[in-house]
Amino acid sequence: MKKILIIEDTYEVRDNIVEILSLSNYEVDEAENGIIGIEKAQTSPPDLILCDVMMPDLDGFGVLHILSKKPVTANIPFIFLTAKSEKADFRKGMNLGADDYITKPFDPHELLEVVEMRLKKNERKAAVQEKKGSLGLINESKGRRELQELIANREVRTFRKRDAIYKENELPRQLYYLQSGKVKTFRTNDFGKTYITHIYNAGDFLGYQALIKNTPYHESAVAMENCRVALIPKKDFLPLLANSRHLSNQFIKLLAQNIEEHEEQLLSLAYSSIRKRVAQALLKLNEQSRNSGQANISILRDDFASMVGTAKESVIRTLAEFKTEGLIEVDNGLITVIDQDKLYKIPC
Amino acid sequence: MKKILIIEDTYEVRDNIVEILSLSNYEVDEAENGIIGIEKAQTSPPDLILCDVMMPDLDGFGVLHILSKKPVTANIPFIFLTAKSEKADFRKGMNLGADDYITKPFDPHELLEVVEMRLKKNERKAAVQEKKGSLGLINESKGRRELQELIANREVRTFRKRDAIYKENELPRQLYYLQSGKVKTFRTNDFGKTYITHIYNAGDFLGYQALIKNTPYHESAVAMENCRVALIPKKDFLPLLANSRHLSNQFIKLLAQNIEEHEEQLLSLAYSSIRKRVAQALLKLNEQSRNSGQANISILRDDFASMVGTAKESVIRTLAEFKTEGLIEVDNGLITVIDQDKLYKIPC
DNA sequence: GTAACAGACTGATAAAGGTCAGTATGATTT
DNA sequence: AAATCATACTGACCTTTATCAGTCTGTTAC
Repeated sequence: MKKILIIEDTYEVRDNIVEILSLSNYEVDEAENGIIGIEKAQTSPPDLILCDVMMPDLDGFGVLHILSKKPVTANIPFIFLTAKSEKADFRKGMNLGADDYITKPFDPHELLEVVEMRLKKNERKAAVQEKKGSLGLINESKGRRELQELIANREVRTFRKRDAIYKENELPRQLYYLQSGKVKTFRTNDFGKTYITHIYNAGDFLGYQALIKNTPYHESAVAMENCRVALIPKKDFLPLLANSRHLSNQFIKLLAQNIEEHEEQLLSLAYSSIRKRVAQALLKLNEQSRNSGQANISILRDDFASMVGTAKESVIRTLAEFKTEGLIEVDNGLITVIDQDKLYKIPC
Repeated sequence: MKKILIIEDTYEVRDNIVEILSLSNYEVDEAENGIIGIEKAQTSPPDLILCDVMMPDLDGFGVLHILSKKPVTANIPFIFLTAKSEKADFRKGMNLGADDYITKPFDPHELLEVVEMRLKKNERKAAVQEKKGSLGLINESKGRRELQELIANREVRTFRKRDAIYKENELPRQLYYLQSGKVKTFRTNDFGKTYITHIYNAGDFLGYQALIKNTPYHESAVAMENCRVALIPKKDFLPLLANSRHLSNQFIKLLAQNIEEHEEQLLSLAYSSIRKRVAQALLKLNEQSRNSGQANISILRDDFASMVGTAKESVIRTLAEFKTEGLIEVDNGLITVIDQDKLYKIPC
């Protein structure tokens, strides 16, 4: 039974669609806004998503943009619902990678046809990729399905701000899938200084590195805000990783991406001024905030310093500079990026 | 037909063994010292290695130590030949991971029996691992065989010191396997400063990262000395990687190891003094030199600085300090580490 | 309602290390 | 054989940034 997620803020429309799809024997999940939609998609990924374009706070484009960045949700067929058949909207959506477009009002028949077609097409796509078997293009649909099965029906644990999820030197017992919230992983040197190696957001996996190498953690993971985390036991994950080409390809890509990012950081840490590094960190944090539907950046100055690899005071001073230069605004500790472009262009 | 590599410096013994094994229908390869033995093992990996313990320059323990560090040669059954049945030698060899021990003189029968037994045992091991299928313990023998097949009979190209193997922004066309020599990969920032992300030695693969992600190189690779490099075309590597669990597991481990190292570097780059970073780099370089059978470190000060992420002058000054403190010796640019322990313990 | 605390921020100071300019020496080219 | 170049190394100077000490403000605990 295929599961379909509907993201739509007006109750009537949503209810109407639910009825149509339920009658046709689909399992239906609903969300009344973009943020909840993303959360539901990441917590229990559907086979297809129907999403309204115009919504308050986070619109449909934002939802698509965010979901297409996480491996678990990246390849779910995505169909936009739109009130008027605006050509510009249509293009924008399709360019973002939407699979189809339905204009309201629609008749039930039309809706069902489009949904069925997209589901079928996605299956065909998986079958074709199955044959091809070249990495990179390989079988993302099938890999995605395996990822989805991996995270389905797991024990979910909640962590509160500042709770440790795992600690350095512990042995890994499970893979973690972050359903909501924010987690930092960091290393500590002999003198107690800390460097944040990663900030994870909803939809990310964490702890796979030690699990794969079967060694103790070399880093600690701590919740930066309240989190919901699905636990995937080692004994479920490792055999699947070893036996599934699709899953291992997904993780190979994840690892390669990590290396890429770390090498970039190394270069920057070696030769960029603090000004530059703070600017880069701001851009990264801003991106991550927007990807969680937040307009401004909320981070402890201590954590910021550990990301940049410097002293807290230096970060604060640099932020003050940026503020007077009009690149950012700071309100009660919350940072809002004003001039992305200038931040990006900071030299040295 | 199984291939056996004999590493033994006295001609008579070597010739004797070659004859015995050839008559029993083994393909035999021979090396008259440790260095050549390593090179041959890495260039065309055998199914089993017979290695003398006492040899000039690089003894049998050294050979085993080095070969067990590279994925291609790590799981080849390794048998020591020793003149006297010294108990201490026996223990040392077995602790290093040798599979068996033969004391000279031996009779042909004994030799053949041991060789056959080890070959059989290794096949059984592969079969057992095949069933188990858990990552980490999985099927290293089979993965190794696939690695060996991957590098067998490839076009080999030679690069001279300072030749570029690939450059930033080029599209990857093949995987490189370094048969001999030393290669650095580095990134360059907008202001022309360079950070060395990796130094590769004989037995290492390079360029897999961009290949896996199917993106242009983000780094350049340049020969640090004359090199022999086997080329594995993309079209051979990628499908195999996508389809072989064993191979992809090998590369997953390689990638995870890389991340581990880079995160360590990030922490150090962020908070360690140049003194500390230079000391760490020295230890790393020393390790790599010893793994190639060289007693001292040969590296351009510019390259050293790019490894440490600092100015050349600062590196030189720090080296001068270490010299006066008796931690290293410098002779005509060549660095010899004297006091590993003190270097390791340098604070901050 | 007050005490204790955590977090953001500021000022003064010192040290680390980058930059520039230059010397010495051995290798390579002409 | 002279000229050019590459590389290792030194000295003087100045910028960046770490450190320490302290203020201010909002939050939490009792």
